[in-house]
Amino acid sequence: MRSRVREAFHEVFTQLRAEGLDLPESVPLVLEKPRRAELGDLATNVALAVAKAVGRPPRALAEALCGALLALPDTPFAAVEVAGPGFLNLRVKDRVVLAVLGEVLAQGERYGQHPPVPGERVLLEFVSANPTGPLHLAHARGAVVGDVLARLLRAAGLAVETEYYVNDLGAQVLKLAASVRAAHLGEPPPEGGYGGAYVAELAQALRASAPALLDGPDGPLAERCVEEVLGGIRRTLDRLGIHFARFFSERSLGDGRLEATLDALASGGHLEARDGALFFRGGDTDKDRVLRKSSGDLTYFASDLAYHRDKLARGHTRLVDVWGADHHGYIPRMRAGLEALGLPGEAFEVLLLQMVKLLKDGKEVRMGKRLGNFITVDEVLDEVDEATGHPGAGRDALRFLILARSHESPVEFDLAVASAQSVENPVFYAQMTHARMCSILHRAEHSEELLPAREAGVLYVPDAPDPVLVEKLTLPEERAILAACDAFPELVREAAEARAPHRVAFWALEFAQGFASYFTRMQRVHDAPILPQKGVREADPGWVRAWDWETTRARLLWLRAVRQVYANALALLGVEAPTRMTRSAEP
RNA sequence: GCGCCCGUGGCUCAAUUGGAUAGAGCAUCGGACUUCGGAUCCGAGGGUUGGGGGUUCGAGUCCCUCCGGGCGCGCCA
Repeated sequence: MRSRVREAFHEVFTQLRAEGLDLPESVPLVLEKPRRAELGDLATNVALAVAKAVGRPPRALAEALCGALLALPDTPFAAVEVAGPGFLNLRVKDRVVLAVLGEVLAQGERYGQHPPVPGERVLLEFVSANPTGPLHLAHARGAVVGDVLARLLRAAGLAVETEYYVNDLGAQVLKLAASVRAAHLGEPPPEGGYGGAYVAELAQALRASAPALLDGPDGPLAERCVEEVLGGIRRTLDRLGIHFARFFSERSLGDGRLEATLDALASGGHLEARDGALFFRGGDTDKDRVLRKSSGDLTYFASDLAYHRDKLARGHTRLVDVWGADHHGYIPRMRAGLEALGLPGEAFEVLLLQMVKLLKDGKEVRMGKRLGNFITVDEVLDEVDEATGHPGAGRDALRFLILARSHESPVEFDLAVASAQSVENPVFYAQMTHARMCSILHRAEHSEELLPAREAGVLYVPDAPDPVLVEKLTLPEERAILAACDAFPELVREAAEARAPHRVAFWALEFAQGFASYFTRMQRVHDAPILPQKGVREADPGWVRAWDWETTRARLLWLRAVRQVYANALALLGVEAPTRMTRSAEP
């Protein structure tokens, strides 16, 4: 529908240009849903947006557009009205709205995906948690937001690669090795070391598999520890449904790329030796930062800069990083560094994530590095899986509840809500909606009581829309839900551009709610259930002949399309779209 | 002290990047239903978008200022 409407506008734009109207080259045509359904199917503010450039009052411009749109030889509009200061309310012809059905069914799982955008190559880096311990809840947010952003950008047609940057170098990693060694010897962890249960487990595992490492030098032990911890992290990510294209080793930059980065900065005059250390000159944008400590070790900033330089050298045109909000001060530093290297600093962008709080039994579980009581992602997943009795429930709950918030807003993860098998739980509600859709289609195709109708050949789900059936879809609710389906591809593109994965979750919830509402109205208000129900069948022995099967087939077709779009949205969120909900044991 | 982010009905959050009368969900109140998947559906009340000033046809959104909160400002990562 929207593509047809856009076409019509562009025809009118060229027409008006030919008549001498000074319209800009590209006109921003924003199509939105009108506040109230009675106003029409779509609304736009183009007249207001371009009035200044054209040099005509918005209202007059809107009138001109209105007339021209309706006068088009094959106009898709049934009505166009000017409202307020110059808004256009558009009512689209039935057949154009209903064409959405055909588009959805023809494209199936690809509905909502955009054609490739040439030129852009995105490198999305996220999680990148130090391989010194298991992932905890704060990491999960970055993991989920990053993963869905990757799916979104791909759906929007961008080439995306995902990377996890592994800090397998430096003091932290050596501390891990020292901590494991201490645990092996039954000693307390060293100053600033790690003391979680996983350290003891790691020590024990190594005792069995590679005892020589525990008594050997730090280097090989550290390497092995990182390998083991990273293995655990990858298993956790796997449980979350997240798979990286690459785990990029910080240490691998030691093959010359690190030194080359420093040389490039030096030859550009951006370095300064002072107090036995090597500083990067921040210039106007940032204060001076240390690259090489007086101890001779390189800082994290040095290798991170080399890493980001490498990303660009590999041909990526856009670098998107997902960071915790506490790292925001780091952004100007990185950008200044890239620019000093002669690289485009504006290619680098960062999504900052706010905190995640964990609620257990209604109380906040305080977590902190100093407290050493981080709840791991695995523990959260286990708890929800166990409480619900469904493996995978934890993954879906964690993903959905994280995505049901803007990333720049703090989120609370309530174990009770996440585990609830009721509509109080947004995840459950979202998934049950899909199961309901499936259930009706399943009843139509398999239920015992409708067998006579199927045998008579009147009850089946058509494969493709045909004009006779489509005419049967006359309820405003059916039209409104199709309009929501029609908006989905644009939602994908806008959410991708805004780097706002949460919009997909909001869209899904609103869609689910609209479906529940309209669905109930179809039976209660319109007295128009899709399938003949018990009362009808019992009251009239000839119900198979009396029932309006064309309308039923039309609605089943409609439902198939609606379910397809909804399933595509859930797929984008990485949440399962179950065909049925297994009842829990409660009475 | 300097810098960044945030402040939206009682609560939790949106708001298509400057567009119409700021929207949902909980909660409260009223009504309907109790058969296609689970307390569902319809409606009502509730707001000076922290305060003030400015920019323009138009501001929750941009600028200034004050108040309140979070974070950062290390030869840590």
